[in-house]
Amino acid sequence: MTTIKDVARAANVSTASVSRVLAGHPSVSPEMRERVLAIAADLSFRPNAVARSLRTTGTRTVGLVISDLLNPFFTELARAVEDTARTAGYSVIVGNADEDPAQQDHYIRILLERQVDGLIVVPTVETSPLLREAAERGLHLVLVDRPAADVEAPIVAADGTRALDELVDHLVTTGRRRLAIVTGPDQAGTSRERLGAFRAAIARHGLDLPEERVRHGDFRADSGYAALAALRGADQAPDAVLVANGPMALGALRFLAEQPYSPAIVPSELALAVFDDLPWFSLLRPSLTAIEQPTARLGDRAMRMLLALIAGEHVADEHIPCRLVLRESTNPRRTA
Amino acid sequence: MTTIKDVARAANVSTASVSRVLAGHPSVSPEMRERVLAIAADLSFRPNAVARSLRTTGTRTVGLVISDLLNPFFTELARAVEDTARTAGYSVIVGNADEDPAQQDHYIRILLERQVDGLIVVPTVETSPLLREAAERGLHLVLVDRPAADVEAPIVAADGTRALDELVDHLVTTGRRRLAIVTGPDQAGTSRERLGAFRAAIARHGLDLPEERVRHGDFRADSGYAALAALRGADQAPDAVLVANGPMALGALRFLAEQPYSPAIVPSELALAVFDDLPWFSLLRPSLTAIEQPTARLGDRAMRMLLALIAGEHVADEHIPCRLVLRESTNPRRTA
DNA sequence: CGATTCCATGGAATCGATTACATGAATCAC
DNA sequence: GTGATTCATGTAATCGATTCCATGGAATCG
Repeated sequence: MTTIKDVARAANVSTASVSRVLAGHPSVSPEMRERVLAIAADLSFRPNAVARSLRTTGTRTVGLVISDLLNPFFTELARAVEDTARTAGYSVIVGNADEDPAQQDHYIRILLERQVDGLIVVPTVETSPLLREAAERGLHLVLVDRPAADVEAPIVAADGTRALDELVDHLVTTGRRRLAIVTGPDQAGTSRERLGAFRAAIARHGLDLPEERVRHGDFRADSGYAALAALRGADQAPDAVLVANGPMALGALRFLAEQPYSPAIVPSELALAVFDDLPWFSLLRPSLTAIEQPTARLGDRAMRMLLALIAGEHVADEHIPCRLVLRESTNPRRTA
Repeated sequence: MTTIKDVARAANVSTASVSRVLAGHPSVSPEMRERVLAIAADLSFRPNAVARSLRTTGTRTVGLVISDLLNPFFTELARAVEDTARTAGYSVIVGNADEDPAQQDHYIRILLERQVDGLIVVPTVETSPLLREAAERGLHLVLVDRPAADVEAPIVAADGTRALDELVDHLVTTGRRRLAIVTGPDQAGTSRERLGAFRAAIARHGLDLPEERVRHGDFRADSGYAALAALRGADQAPDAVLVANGPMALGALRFLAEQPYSPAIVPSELALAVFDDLPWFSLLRPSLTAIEQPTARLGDRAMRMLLALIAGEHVADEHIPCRLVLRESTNPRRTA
């Protein structure tokens, strides 16, 4: 590796001058600039970012800790974060916590040691101690999608209340009465919020949401399968189900696909809707009603918020509304 | 931030001793170890990885440059790389090149400056100059999925030849005669290989693959849509199509879904198969025949290969076979 | 024209860790 | 008991950049 010293020696100038030329400092003579640049190019010199970071404290790197890299929602989020980061001259180190607080802690530790300039975290269900500590120690931190208990940090999240209201309105006015939900773990912030909004919307129609029609999964596909099996097997099977995320919806659909005469179940016996829209939902028969989240915007806003924090500005929480996309899976039943 | 100096001062010892204790060096007295550890914990000291890396040259970080983060295939790959990396004590910086050689270059530059210990790259269609240069300069480099022109580096890729043979056999023996392919850009290594294998398999049955039944997309959804539209609109429309990756398949399916009486087209008029299997393919009606790639294994092997390179070992290319998964979309037509 | 300001440049300190080398004490062998 | 060896610890150099300060020459001013 050629260093700034090599360039300095070859150009017969001091390292200070080379550094100034490369940094675009105003007070360098044209000949100096030219000579140094020529030689740097000649030796194909690449500045060592590690050394630079040590001196300047600032790595132009942010960390992104995500709870499940295989969920397309988070992938899209990551992509948006990454895009905005690049535009601003930052790199992103991605950690996949896999819904495990211990792994989340592992990444937060690593990222702190790497001196990242800030952190964007989609917290796992249980808050990890290190996350709390990091927040208290003044690390620039932005939460996305889910709040974390006892962590003081701005958050960017989707707001599904309105879309949920619309969905419930639609279901009830088209004759559905026994609404059910497959949601995430009880402790998860998103679960609680979505469940609360869903329940409130139902109550507004004078209906209720009994416990046996609330199923808690773990946000993974298999738990969606199990939850739908349980709901369908119950005495008073629901006539409409909302599944709280994409992977669990995949599981639920698998269960339905295995049933005999499955095409008939949805939407006639059962209306189906999913919180989160995926590109292939419209290709299914019946196509799937979904609540579309502003995923890319979430990522973009989170990164911008982090940049603002790094710049020392003050930021406020942000909630971006979701949009209901009605498709065939919530069509009125044939037999009214 | 508390540094090793702070710990040393508080413990009344030298920084060298602190470093030795923390590194688990054998020759430190038990009291010393105990005292230093206690004080380090007390001040909640975290080593500065940037400083360490500067001294030791070695960042325990590898770069992963991927051509399209939104393609689930690459996401799964990334996840596998990341998993294996973490187990080995490495972090991964991910860059999304978005099929753009300029962006790929951007990331390679950044990653080199960050002094990554090695690089895993899914090359974009055109080779970028920096990639070639990096390889020549002795950077530890592993390619995945696609070869890159003029770049000397070991590669881990899926081998679809056998699965393609089986697919073509199946298509021809069930009466299909006018086979077609929607593949990637002409320059892309994967495209060429898959196209070659497909063509060879067809030739073995005494059939041919004329140019008008070879459509080149850009690996994105929209190009799949356009390609299928073109194929269907041709004079001699094909009776079987292979789409070379997931996103283009999504586009193709969108086109088909828009056609009147679309359920009838596949598989009776047209057999459809996709290179790459996605979880939702089995939920479609008709369900989609696919060639399943050993995605997670590819990522795992690539990372292990990189670790071997870093350790100074010698490595050889690796080709892992794919598996054909027959589903309804390639069923024999009703009317023989 | 002498004093002052400005500017280009170089010398050397610095960031926070690791580590080669030095040192002095303790242990060991004969 | 004396020289050799081992061991715990400290001193200081080092990694590669940035940046404060000093310096000398040129430009500017009254």
